[in-house]
Amino acid sequence: MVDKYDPQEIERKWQQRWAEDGLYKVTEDSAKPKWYALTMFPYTSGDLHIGHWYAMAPSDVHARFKRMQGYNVLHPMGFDAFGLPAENAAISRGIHPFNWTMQNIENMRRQLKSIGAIYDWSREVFTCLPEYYKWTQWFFLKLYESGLAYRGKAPVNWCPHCQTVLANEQVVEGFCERCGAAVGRRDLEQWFFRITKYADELMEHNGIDWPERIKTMQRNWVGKSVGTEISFALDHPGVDGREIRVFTTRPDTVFGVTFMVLAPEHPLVAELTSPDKRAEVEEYVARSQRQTEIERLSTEREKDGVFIGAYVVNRLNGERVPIWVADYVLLGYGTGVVMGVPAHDERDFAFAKRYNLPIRVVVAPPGWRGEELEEAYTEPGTMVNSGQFDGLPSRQGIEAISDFLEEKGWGKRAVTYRLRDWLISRQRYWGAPIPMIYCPDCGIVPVPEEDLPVLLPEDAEFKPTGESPLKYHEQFVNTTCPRCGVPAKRETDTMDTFMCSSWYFLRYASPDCDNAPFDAERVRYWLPVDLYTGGAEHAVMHLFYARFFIKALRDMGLVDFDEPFSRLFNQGVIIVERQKMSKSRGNVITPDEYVSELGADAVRAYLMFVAPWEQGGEWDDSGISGISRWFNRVWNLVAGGYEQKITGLVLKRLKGEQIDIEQAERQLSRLTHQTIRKVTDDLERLRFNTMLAALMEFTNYLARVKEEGAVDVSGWKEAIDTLLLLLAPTAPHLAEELWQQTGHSYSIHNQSWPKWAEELAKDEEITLVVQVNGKLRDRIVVPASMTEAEARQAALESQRVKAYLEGKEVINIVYVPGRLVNLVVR
RNA sequence: GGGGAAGUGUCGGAACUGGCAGACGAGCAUGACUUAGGAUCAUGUGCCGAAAGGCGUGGGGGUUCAAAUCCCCCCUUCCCCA
Repeated sequence: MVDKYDPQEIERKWQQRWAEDGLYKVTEDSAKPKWYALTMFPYTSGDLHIGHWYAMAPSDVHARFKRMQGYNVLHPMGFDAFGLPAENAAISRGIHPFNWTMQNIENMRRQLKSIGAIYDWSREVFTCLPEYYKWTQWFFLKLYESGLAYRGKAPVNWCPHCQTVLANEQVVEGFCERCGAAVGRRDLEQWFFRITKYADELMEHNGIDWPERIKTMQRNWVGKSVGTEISFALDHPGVDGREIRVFTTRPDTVFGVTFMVLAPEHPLVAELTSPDKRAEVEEYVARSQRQTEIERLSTEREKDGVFIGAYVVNRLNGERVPIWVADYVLLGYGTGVVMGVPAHDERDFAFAKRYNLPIRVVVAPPGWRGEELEEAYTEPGTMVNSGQFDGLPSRQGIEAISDFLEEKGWGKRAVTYRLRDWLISRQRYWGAPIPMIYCPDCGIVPVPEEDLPVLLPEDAEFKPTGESPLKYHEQFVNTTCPRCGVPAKRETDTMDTFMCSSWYFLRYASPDCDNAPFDAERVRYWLPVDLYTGGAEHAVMHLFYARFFIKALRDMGLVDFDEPFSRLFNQGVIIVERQKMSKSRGNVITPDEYVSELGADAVRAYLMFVAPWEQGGEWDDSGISGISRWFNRVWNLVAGGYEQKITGLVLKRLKGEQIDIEQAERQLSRLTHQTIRKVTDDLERLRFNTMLAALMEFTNYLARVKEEGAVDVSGWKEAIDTLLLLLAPTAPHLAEELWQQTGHSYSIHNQSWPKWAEELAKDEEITLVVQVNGKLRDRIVVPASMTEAEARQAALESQRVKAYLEGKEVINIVYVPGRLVNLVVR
């Protein structure tokens, strides 16, 4: 008897061999079509859990499949290595972010290697190394030169106790995570990327195969609305402006305006508030600054606000309209002012009800007789109470009023976006320093390219408050102006880590390039990414920023494609005990123990088997043994050998049954080819679970054949070779071992993917289903070549069916070729 | 509140373009072998029924010769957005 299947042994052996031979080393090869398969690189959190495997194992299987199909496959791996947790570790445990990160990478790389993937480790990329962030900084300079980077004011979360800026995730229900103080807002000068310049193009996903869901989310993120900007007359002592401009998509409702709402941050609030309202308004504004945007916009919460004691005039009807301040209006959207039309907007309706403001119907619902509305009517209707526009359908009213406003110079058609420019400044240490210098004479001066990288100082001092050490690092901050040479100060903000991940996929093409971020030639060979896979949580931010980045680079002439990722696929989430895995819940499953016990091959296969990849599923210990058993069966099937030498057409007696050898061989060959077809098709479509089911069925069939000893050794060999080749992407170690044991030469992973012959895969016999009035009554095995007339005949002659036809008249016969006959009787 | 996805045995799931519901696996049950193992093999396993047969894909209605699949209404869960 041969040895037992010992995954630990063979996985160690082959991983070592593959590494020694550089089996998965990738070079550009113009003789082969290229395939760039990319899995989102992990953040250096410290441990690889089963969720990471769920992202990486199936994508590796697909990449291996493409490789066997003859593609030159690039399937790289690296680490997203900048970010806040490293800094928190520095503060709480006194370990430097660099060391913390590198230790985590060591551990994660070891775990990643146990997957047995085809990663070419010589192309590994870490975003936190100077060789990498030098180019992140270089891109910043290019964006600055192109006018896509600029400085502007933006609010940050500010903890008054720690005297520091907090990231959104450090603010827990309005309070500082560290000290518990109430978090306020504070305006800071910060750096932005002008992503809004590409708003329209980013809404389009031309020529790329992405899930509809993600495309919709990105379009909503851009949030384009087409409407009209309307001017309301302002006459206020001490205020220079003579108007307040409001953006609306519903100019047809302008006669229904009964109040005006300013965002609490709006500069006019302070100027317009009357003395008797000042205290109340100031308190309200202060309170609203402690709320997050999500809270402010929640429809659950009651809308509240304060009248500021000032008015504007609605030019269309000359009415005086009171101005309120309310936090359901955001400064960043539109003009930061909303015209309150309670009759035709739900939020305005709720607001008006609460403060007893008039609700005037100007778009009549069908059949409206002047009664009061129970709720806001937001649908189109007929215009009323709108002066000269009365009687118009409101859709036409939108155009008519817009025309009228433009004619009078009281407004103009406009487009606004929900999308705001990308704020990339972070008041943090552990990120790529923004390469800018502030000179007292020259102003803002970019660091010259040849001075890059601007290195993060190693001897940083981490304060318990979380304040950035860069601000107090004299050697870092103090420099000279590259233009005029006088003493100057460096920018101390670092870049958002999404900046690092916006171009890492370019770096993999030529990670060793040291005179440019990438080698243009090699990028032209590999990019764009053919298949990008990762979690749907990156549907907007990362994927959106990366697309912006590529479009900006394209316009600079640095790349020659429009979209970075040709096909996108989002895998689902692995849950444990019906909950998402998380450190705080303490339900994180680490693959290591399963790998050492059952083998990486089994873990890979099990993750793919539980559910369709896009769906995700529950990690359940008991299920994985099914995969282990299957691998054991494969092992016993193959490693046990097969010796039958059968020639010619003979009948073999086994268990008293006669087996027609020729037929058995034909059937085996048919199933072999059908399995190739099924597995290939499933892999193309990333349907790993059904692929495995097909392979299991094939295995079970082979076990029966072996027991019966019903085929010749040559037929058997073809079937076994095929099984191993089809199994190679999923269980690379097991397949390699058995490939060697069956006398083939190393390596199975350099073999071609098997091809099926349609002729051999064709069924000889089919099961014809016979229905009477749509109910299943009989199944008859018939030759696949049967004609319609023969099938009808066979159906009518079936003994079981005849009983149901007794005394009935057949009025119709439906025939579905190769499937069924339905007899319709009365 | 808006948008999206989903709901199928005890469990994970399968079912091409409307055509045999429950593939494959887990679990469970019975048996075999035994160098006792979380091993391997065999058989069974949607529900009701002794059987014939009937019922059955969240609930209700519809279209169709035929619906898990298409349409309408409702319920539930999850995700995203506001």
